[in-house]
Amino acid sequence: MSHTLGIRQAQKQKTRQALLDAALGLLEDQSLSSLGLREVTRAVGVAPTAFYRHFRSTADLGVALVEEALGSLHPMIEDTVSAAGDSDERIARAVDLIARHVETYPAHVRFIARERHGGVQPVREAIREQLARFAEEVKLALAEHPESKGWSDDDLLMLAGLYVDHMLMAASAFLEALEGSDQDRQRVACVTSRQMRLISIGRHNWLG
Amino acid sequence: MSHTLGIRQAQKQKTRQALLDAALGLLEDQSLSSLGLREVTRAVGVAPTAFYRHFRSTADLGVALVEEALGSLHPMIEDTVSAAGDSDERIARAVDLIARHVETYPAHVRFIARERHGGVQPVREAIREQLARFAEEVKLALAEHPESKGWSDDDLLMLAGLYVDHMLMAASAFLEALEGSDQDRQRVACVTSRQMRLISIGRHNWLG
DNA sequence: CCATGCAGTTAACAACTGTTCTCTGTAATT
DNA sequence: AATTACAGAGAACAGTTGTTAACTGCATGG
Repeated sequence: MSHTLGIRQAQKQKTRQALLDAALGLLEDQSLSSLGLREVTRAVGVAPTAFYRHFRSTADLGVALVEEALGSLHPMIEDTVSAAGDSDERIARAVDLIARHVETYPAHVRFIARERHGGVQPVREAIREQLARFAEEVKLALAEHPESKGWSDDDLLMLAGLYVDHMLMAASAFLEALEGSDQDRQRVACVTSRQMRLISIGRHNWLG
Repeated sequence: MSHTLGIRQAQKQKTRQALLDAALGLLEDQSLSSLGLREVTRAVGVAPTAFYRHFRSTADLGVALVEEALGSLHPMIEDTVSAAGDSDERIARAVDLIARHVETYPAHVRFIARERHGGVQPVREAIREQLARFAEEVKLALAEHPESKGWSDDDLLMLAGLYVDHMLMAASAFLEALEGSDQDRQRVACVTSRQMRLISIGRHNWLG
């Protein structure tokens, strides 16, 4: 039960991570379905056959990338939607968090936006599953709000889905604006905030 | 000024269309960035070199597909959003139109959803441009509504963008449900309707 | 301390890719 | 009727791809 990985396993995970990183880099201007196994190993500097020690195929690598890109995002989602303050404060906080995340992990965001409807079925399914988990978590957090009095579980999930979809839209918009001017990014933030505010207003008047 | 194309030009456009159709079929389970020129010509039954008579590259073909998939959609958008009736009627009509369109042109819808954030820059740009035109048209139609009294041009465009994005989301959801049961499709229709209603409610209380 | 396991290497395979050049048949032009 | 333009065919190019097999070196467990 040694929790310190042996030299052997450590080296393995290191090259595995190198393969993931290289793939993420190469996916900046192509889709996963055109990513070649040799292309990845060449970028890392290992033999093509070494790839099979870590992944069955590039699709398999894609699924692993989904985990890496979305798996660590749950706590952030959680405390964004369940934060204190009124709606406008929460929206401002959420938009800022999204913008910051896109700046920090642009390749991850690009990968998810690109492969969500991409040409590799297992990867699409993995993303769909993770986003469904997000929606479920957002639903639970929303249920804690006093504004959710009288809302059915189904309606809450519908609203949560709307939020999740829009979060991704906003992330993609920020990504497009990443290579633009500061003004571009600020305009995206402004539009996104107003759109979320409109949804929020719709929420408050849902059963009014 | 003969408006009847000569035999020569007619034959050319016929093979051109065959290339486009074959490509659209092949793109059912891959992305444009992995679509090979030879793959397309093989599916049509012409020599690989014939491809160059019609397109510079597969990216160029992709741009042509964007025109085909979105270019003919403007009138439908127009009369959906500017139709008579109250909000709920308009929403029901819009959702039904989207569902019907996805059933009629599933490959087109899949292509747009896939390549909107795909790996081929010129195609992404072409889609972005068309969607921006949609948003502008929706904005103009919304401005005609009496509910838009007091709305700024900027806010109307923000709302129009929200509608367009959500229309695409809905189309993609319908597409996923296409191979599912009737019940799946009906559930997508139901959720989409409620989400659009929520946005509509947000609209009516925007400056309240 | 030795035997085993296994990450990574090397070499080779048939198949595939985009692109260039040359050629052919025929519709369109003069 | 003769000439031109041009869609498409055919062959060849160097380079790429995924996958298999047999190998090497070294960390690990007995």
